[in-house]
Amino acid sequence: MATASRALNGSDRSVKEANRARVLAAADELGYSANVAAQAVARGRQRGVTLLVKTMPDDYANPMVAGVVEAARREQLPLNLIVAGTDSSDLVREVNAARGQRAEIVMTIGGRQIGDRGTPALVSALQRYEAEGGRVVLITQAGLPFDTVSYANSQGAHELAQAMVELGYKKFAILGGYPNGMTQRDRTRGFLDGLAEHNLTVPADRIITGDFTRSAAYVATGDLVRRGIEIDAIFAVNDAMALGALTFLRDAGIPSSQIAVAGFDDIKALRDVTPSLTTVHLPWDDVAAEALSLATTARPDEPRLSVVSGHVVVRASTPPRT
Amino acid sequence: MATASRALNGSDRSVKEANRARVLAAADELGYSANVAAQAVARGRQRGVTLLVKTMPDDYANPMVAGVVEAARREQLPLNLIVAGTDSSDLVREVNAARGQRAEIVMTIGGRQIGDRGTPALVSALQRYEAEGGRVVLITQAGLPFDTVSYANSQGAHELAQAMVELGYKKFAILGGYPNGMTQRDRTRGFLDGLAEHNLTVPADRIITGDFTRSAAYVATGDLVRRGIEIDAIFAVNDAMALGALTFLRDAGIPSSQIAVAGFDDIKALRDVTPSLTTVHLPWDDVAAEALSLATTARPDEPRLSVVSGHVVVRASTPPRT
DNA sequence: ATCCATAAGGGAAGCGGTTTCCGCGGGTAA
DNA sequence: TTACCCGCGGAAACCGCTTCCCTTATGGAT
Repeated sequence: MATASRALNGSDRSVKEANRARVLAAADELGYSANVAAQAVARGRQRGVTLLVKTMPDDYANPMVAGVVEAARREQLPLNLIVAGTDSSDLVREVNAARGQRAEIVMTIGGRQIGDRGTPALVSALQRYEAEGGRVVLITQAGLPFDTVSYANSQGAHELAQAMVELGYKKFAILGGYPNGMTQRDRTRGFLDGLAEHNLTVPADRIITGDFTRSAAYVATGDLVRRGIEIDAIFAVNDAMALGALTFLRDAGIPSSQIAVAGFDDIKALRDVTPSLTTVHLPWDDVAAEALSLATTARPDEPRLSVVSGHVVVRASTPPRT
Repeated sequence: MATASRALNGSDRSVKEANRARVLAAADELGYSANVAAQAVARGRQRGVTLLVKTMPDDYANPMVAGVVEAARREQLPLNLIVAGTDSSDLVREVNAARGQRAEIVMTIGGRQIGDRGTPALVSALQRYEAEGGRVVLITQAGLPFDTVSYANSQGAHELAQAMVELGYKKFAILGGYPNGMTQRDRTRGFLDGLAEHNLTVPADRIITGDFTRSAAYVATGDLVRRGIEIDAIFAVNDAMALGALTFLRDAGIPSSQIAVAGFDDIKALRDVTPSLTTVHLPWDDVAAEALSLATTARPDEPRLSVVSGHVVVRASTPPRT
């Protein structure tokens, strides 16, 4: 048995070639496939990365997830995608499950909420997992004591604001997503800061918070228009919401020259909409690759933070304002 | 240990309430979380469904995947998404891995290729897995000896063809996807059959096969137009391709009144494009729910086949032809 | 010819659980 | 009282591997 075990997987002990061949032949003949669970028990660890996401979209793909999947493929790391649920307690549950699985690497994607009461529980679950030898990498906002890759939300939004002001826009509304979402808040703030540099502000009643979805944005834009609020541009904190806004405006027959729309993320689907959407491009594949590289290098004493920055892409949805 | 084990998970043996409470309290204090791998070894089976997909899209979400994820959540079944790769040998590898995992249910999404040399290997891997007590459900074309849910590709395309003829279209091109893909072939055939009932045909040079992607469709449509082929409508075998075609036509300034486009699937993202796309709606959530229900009911002697049918949705991309 | 390092095989002890089986105590029926 | 059954705790076997450790064989250096 010992020899067979050594022959069938990369052990550091060598097996005489003849025996290895015999083992392999027998395994093949018997259709043997290792019981991974038993391996995990014996080894005390399950190879691969467990990717925890909150939801599985049914409309637009999440480019980060796609990026991580692809990066893991390249590294030949088994990838195990778990859709946890939106609550932070769901996340805790899944982290514990991963701990029970003795997973090698746990990676989470998804923003945190400000003042989420579940955060301490999540942190301690992750710390416990780490204490038992796991590696954790967060793709989200900085601030938790783990290796993190995040992206320049506030800077990107800031630059977008600049760009839009230069295009001649003055009266903005903001579709801000969940009021407590950190990503949304950073983007909103960055945008407001960018405007502030040009002495522009956005009245509170034009900063709409709520659901973080395309449909919610559609409805919210409708409200905005119906309330007769005078605006010349809408900034949505992500592309999915921007598309919702765009579609509402189109359905209502309002052209971009009257109300422009800009988003954030530069998801692939933007290629297929009209007008093409102005947005902040983020290099999602880099984010994913960076996350994996953090995960596969030795853990440093201090948690590392890697920030990936984006850049503004001006397209047809924000024509120059004459 | 025995008592603890019985207290911590649903065993059929009862534990005195006082002891159960003590066990739970201790577990809580110690931050105990069961080693799932060890459980899998001891029980000989790992609860939950392993969902095998070929790829993870980075543009439009796969509604089937979203549906299965959601359905599994509802059933409280742990769901484990594995992105295998496009080759059928990749699928075999992952089936064997699932076998090694002693996974309870394996579900695969994704079309088969006609005459794929890997199919026998896949079938035997799945059979072996089933022989060891696993349940397999395929979401794909019928024809393999396993419980299968498939959707009415050919019927839907047939009806779409009817509808388009009624709208006044006569000269079609077809973006047919992979030449050997069964889904694509069924849809193409169904469409041609529908046309045939009205004595219409599509010359071979207007049935374009190739990549199954949005980008490939964009390029292919360009070729079609450049070759100066006279058509009044394009049928793409899925929505992603249809969107590629649509976007090309828009970029080229060709309106729907000149060349119409129809797709297949009715993915959510269609809401956000202009013109809105005519397509065949498929109830993806039903497909997913059906698959899960096949998986969780006792296995019958004969493999079951459940066919979900769709219906045509006419939208702006195929205006009535005057 | 002797010694020692090294390669390689194999027995057996885990890994962390589950489950069978045995035994004990107490309640119920005769 | 006595016999029997049932509920429940705990010892130990077992799940399918990995790996430690012991042993033997081999070959080069002295």
